[in-house]
Amino acid sequence: MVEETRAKLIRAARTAFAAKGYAAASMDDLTAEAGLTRGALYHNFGDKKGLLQAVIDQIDAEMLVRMRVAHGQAATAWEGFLNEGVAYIEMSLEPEIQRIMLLDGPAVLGDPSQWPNQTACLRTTTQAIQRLIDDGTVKPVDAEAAARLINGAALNAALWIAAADDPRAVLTKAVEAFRQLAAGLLRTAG
Amino acid sequence: MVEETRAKLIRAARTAFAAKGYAAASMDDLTAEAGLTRGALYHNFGDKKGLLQAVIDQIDAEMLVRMRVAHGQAATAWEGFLNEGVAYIEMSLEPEIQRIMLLDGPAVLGDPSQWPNQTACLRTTTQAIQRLIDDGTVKPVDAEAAARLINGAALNAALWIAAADDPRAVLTKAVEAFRQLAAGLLRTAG
DNA sequence: TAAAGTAACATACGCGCTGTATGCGTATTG
DNA sequence: CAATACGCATACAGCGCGTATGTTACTTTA
Repeated sequence: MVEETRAKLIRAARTAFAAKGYAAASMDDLTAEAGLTRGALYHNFGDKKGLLQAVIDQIDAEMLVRMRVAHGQAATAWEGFLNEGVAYIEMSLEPEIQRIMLLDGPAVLGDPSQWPNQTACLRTTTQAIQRLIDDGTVKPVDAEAAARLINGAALNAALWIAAADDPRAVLTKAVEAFRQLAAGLLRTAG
Repeated sequence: MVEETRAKLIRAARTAFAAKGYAAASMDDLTAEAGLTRGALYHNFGDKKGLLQAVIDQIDAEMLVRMRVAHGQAATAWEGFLNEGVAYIEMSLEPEIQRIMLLDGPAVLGDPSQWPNQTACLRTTTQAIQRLIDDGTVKPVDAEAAARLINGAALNAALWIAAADDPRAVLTKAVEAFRQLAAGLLRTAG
């Protein structure tokens, strides 16, 4: 089964990339861990970057699901939007997401906005903001611009938290600052 | 002169890293371009990462100067703070800064907040926010947290702009959104 | 000032990793 | 049943990093 082979390689790549980083991860070790050789890898993914792309697509899809869940648990649309951001920050605490999605991914594949999958979670945020603009909750700004800034703020917060000595304490401060900052988008003064 | 040798290597590295990216830049080519060999490089910088660190320190210092200038040209402290952010966005449009400082740097050396130089421009932003809190302009949030979020927002805006088809137009939208977002920190409703 | 030591760089070597070309078994199709 | 395509393993070539080993020139010290 070809799908099973791909799945095994992606799984091994996720752990290897997360543990050692993309550059230091050897494809020989990778494939051996999955019970295969580099032949299977180049046949299915073209090259090392192709494998990274596949890993990123998978993680991105998982992140999207979790953001939707966080959004759905809120009472108002605005709170749902904030929840998405907080969820993003919390997800980025995981070493796997941080290393692959935030550090190696952009360095190897270039700016995430150019990725084929177009980072689904960014699209979700853009749509959420657009709806908030339409119903009058948020000032009439450019939705995509706002989404990217919010996204970048959350991303940097995550990197900061993960590198901190006391991640939980820093997380609290970051989330508070995030809510304050996001309030700048509100039509009614925060 | 040892300082001259270091300067030549750093200069060659800046152009090579900016053009090809850190991973694809060959040290043999690098040093040859500077009229030297890898021997000089390993003697002065230890390894390839050491050279990247030196390049980053130099660029970081240059960015700090330009942010101070932008800050100084504003009438109020709050406008000076905004100017810093806008200056950061505009600087990040330069391919050299983008590739080295925003993409390869974090991937190779880890989160910027852990760097020896501690990214001087981040410290500057933190101090600016703290002053604005002290004089009552900004809500009493954690200054470092706010600085990191602002920084991340500006960073992502820059990546977005640089990848856009019409960078100037997108820059306008990003700066506008940035001002709106930053207004969330203001004590008086924007 | 002559010998000894050291700093600054060049040269040479080994090793690991990527990418490609080739080989082998199996399934599919006419 | 022959032929072809697919999936993967094996073999090969080349490049780039890091280190160990020279080589030269400048200090230091007696």
